[in-house]
Amino acid sequence: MSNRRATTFSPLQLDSQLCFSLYSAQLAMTKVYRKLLADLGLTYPQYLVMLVLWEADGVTVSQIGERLFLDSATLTPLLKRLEAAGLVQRQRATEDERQVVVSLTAEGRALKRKAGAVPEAIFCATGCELDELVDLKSRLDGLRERLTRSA
Amino acid sequence: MSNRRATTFSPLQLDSQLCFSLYSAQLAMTKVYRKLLADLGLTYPQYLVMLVLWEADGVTVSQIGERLFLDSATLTPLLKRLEAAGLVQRQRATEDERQVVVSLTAEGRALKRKAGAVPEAIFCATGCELDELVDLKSRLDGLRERLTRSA
DNA sequence: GCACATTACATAGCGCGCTATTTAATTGCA
DNA sequence: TGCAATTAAATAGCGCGCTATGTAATGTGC
Repeated sequence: MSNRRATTFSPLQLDSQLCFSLYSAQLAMTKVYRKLLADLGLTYPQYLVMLVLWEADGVTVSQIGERLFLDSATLTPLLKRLEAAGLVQRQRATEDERQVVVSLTAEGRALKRKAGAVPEAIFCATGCELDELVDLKSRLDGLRERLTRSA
Repeated sequence: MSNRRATTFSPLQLDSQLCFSLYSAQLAMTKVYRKLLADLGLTYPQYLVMLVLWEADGVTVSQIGERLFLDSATLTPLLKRLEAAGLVQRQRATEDERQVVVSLTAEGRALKRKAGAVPEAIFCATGCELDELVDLKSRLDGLRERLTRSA
C-alpha cells in the first residue's frame, strides 16, 4: 500500500515526460530535413544560418548567434564550412576588427531559389493543419523563453 | 507589385518556422537539464537511458534503442561511458550472443533516488501548467510519429 | 549441411553544441 | 595617457547523432 502512490504517480517514467517528446520530435524533424537539404549540400544548422543571411545579408557572427541562440564556438566552424562550400564570405569589420561580417556569395544567394521548395515539403511531412502548426510554434516559443529565463 | 506575394508570404522566413522553434526549444531544454544532471554525473541522453533501465532492468541495446529512437552507433559509446562510470554492466546474452544485455549496477540503481528531484525541477523551469504540458506532449508525440512515417 | 541472407552490435568519421579558455581589439576610467 | 576590464571570435576538447561499413552470430533455402 505504501508504494501505491509511487506507482500511480512516477515522474521518472519516460512516457510521462514532455522533454523526451520534445527531444525525439526534434531528432525526427532533423532526419526529415537531412534528406531534403542533402540536395542543397546543407545540414539543418547550416540551413538556419542561410535563412538568417537570406533575410539580412552582411551580419556579424554574434548577430547570427542572437538570432539562432547559438554562440561562436558553434558558429565559427560551421561558417568556415559554409565558406569552404563557397556559399558565404567572412571578413573582419573595418570599424571594429573584433567583429567578423558574414556575407552571401553569388552562389549563396542563388541557393535561395533551390531552397524555396523545402518549407512546403516539411509542411507536408508534419501532416499538420497550418493553424495547428502556428499554435504549436507559439507554445514552443513560449516554452523556450521560460526555459531560457530559468537557466 | 509582382513581388508583393513573395513579401506577404515568405515561407523561408526564420520566424515563421515551427521547426526552428522545435529546435531551439530542445536546445534550451537540454541546457536546463545539463545543470541539474551535472550533480548526477549524467548527460541528458545518458539520463534517458537510465530512465529506461530504472523502468526495466536487463534489456538489450536494441530494446533501449527502440524506446529512445536511437541506434547502436549512438548507444554503444554512450553505454560504454555509463559502464566506465560504474552505473551499468554490459554482457553478451547467452541465448543469442549477438545481443548485449545492459543491467544496472548497485550504484546505478542507487542513483534513482538522487534523480527523483529532477522531474519537478524541470517542471518548474517550464513554467507551464500540468495540463498544458500534457497537451503539448501529445502534440509533439503525434508530430514525431508523422515525421517518422514520412522519412 | 552449406552457402546465403539477416540480425545485433561495434567502429570510423563527420558535424554540431557545449564549457572553458585564449587571443586580439575596443572601452573605460583613474 | 596608460592600463585594467570588457567584448568578439576563435580554439580545444567532449559527447552526442548520424551514415556507412565491418564483424560475428543466427536463420533460411536448397
